Amino acid sequence: MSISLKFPDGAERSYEDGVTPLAVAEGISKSLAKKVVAAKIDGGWWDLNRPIEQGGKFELVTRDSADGLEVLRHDAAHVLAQAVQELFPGTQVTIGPTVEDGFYYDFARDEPFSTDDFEKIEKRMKEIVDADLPIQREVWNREEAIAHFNSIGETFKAQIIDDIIPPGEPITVYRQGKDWKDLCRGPHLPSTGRLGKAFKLMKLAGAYWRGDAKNQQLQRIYGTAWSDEKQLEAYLHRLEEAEKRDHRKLGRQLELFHFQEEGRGMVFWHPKGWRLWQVLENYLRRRLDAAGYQEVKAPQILDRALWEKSGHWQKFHANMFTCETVEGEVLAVKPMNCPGHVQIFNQGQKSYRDLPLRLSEFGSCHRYEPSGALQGLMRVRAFVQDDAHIFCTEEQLVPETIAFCKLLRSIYEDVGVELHAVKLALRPEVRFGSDEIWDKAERILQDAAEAAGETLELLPNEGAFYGPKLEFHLRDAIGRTWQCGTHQLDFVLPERLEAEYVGEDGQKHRPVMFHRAIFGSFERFLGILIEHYAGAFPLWMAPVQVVVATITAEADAYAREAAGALREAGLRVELDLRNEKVGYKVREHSLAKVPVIAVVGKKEAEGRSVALRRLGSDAQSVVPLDAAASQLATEATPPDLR
RNA sequence: GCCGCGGUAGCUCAGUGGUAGAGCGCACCCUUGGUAAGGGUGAGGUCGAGAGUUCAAUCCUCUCCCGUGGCACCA
Repeated sequence: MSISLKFPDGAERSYEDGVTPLAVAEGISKSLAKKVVAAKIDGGWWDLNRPIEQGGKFELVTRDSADGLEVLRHDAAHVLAQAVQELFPGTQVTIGPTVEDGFYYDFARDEPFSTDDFEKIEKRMKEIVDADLPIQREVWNREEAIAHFNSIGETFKAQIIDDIIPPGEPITVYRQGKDWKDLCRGPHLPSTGRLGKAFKLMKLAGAYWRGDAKNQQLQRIYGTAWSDEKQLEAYLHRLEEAEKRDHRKLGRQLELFHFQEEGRGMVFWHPKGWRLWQVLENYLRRRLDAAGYQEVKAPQILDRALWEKSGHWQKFHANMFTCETVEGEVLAVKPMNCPGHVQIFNQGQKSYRDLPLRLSEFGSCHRYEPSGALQGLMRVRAFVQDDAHIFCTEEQLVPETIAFCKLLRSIYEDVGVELHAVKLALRPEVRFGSDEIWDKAERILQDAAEAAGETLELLPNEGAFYGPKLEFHLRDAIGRTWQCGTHQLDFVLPERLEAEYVGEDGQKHRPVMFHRAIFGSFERFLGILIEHYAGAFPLWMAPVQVVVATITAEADAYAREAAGALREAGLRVELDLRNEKVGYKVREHSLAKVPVIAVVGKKEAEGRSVALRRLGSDAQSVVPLDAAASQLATEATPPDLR
């Protein structure tokens, strides 16, 4: 019997039955055999040393490919687990998957690990690689496997077979060396030596078994692994560079904001940071005005009764800031703006002619976030949402969603950020509204977003209690993703808060409501922007756009005049008349990421010009003052006004 | 909230069982210098808070607070 393998280049070759992918690779070239880590047959993984059972589309996966890295990282996780179990007897293994740029393994052990243990563990891992232990795939009987893992005290593994692997699916166990075994779907390398040593343990964290805080907390060790040392070095270097753009660091360096103990999770915005905020708020306000929104302002504190009616009290009151008055009223600082906007909608009578009605608010919200959740500007307790609620008819749901997606994309393009992913969060376990309503809401939102051209990633169980939501995710400097924009469809709150309009038929109808935000929160969005630009904002956003710096005191009077002319042209200008050398001033303002330095000395004063120097370039261009003012003002025009 | 790691001058960080240092910044003086750091002098610290061990604690132990990396949570 022979089998026929179809290669990616279209070639088809036949092999003897039982040939291994490794043998196939060796038949092609020595160097390929060295680089290969696994194979794929008809898209399914196949171990290198596993005899091929049937022909099909065949692909050899090399260690430097994306798929190959997955295999290496998965093997690194196994080698980590073996090392840990050898060094710390009694430790139970649980799961060890790959993640972006690396892998982790969750261990159950009474004693805590410390990052001081990493050196020892890495050393043992390298010994396991040097030993080049053979890795063998074995298929086990389900009941025997459960009994085996229970008998050796690996109760988590037994539980995985029992609860997670669907009946009928083969139970595969990989034997690494003589005695060490792990339940695993594979694929794995033929031996540990092929892994190489381009890995490093990175961090230690607690993690709950099966992601549930009610379960036992395990100890998770994260690592990174690459195909060679050079890639590992490059990755570590990238991380270091990314840390330099941490918005918390830049916030201090650029004097944008600060935090202090007395206001955990609350931002003190400094003049430059607040200027940046204002620039973006003004920009966004113009865009919303143009898109048919009407801005409102609702009270900051409202009676508990309203939050009970909306349903927020039941679900979130532990996370709300509340107070009781001397007269015994219980009030809550608003954690979100929707009930307020519905009250505005409910005033007077609304007609179908008023719909869609888009009420927007730069709404200041407060939420008591768990202490461990706080993260610089990204997760705070006091924040401002660029919130809006769109009240509309069912027929308007699709066009409003399309309009929103377009508006969001246009705004993200203007401010220069790149969407990382668009996700659709579906019904959570605890929710209001019938299943029929949820079926309808999810279907409409998905269809509408797809009609808007969005490609969606589905997130089961992650919707709001009142409806499904589209989430627009951005990435920070070190690659973490954050939900910024959101577009949520809600059939529930209009009902609970009794919103109504009079239809064409003269009868009262219930509007449907969208909750939507483009930045999400100003705090988080500014955090993302700071990291995205590493503090070097485009001219229209920069808190200080131009610094006029003198060379000698002789030029002071002219420098004042020049700064005045630039301000007159609408630019944000600072004047630096200090008794310092021009090189010192250039260095300082460059580090402060000021986009334009206008140097003036005796020559410029006489010629009524300025010597412009752009951030990131050491070239200078001497331009007449009035030309510089009009040219820079044009350049500094926000994108929507150009 | 949970697990790991950390907290020394405004910032970045070094250091020690005998109560502390650097660079930058800041203040003052000299210097007016043409595009990424001119020179000098000086001020500035209950070494996160509290308790314990010790003749003696910034250093060792415990508790708490805060930060940080994850997990859980996120209307």
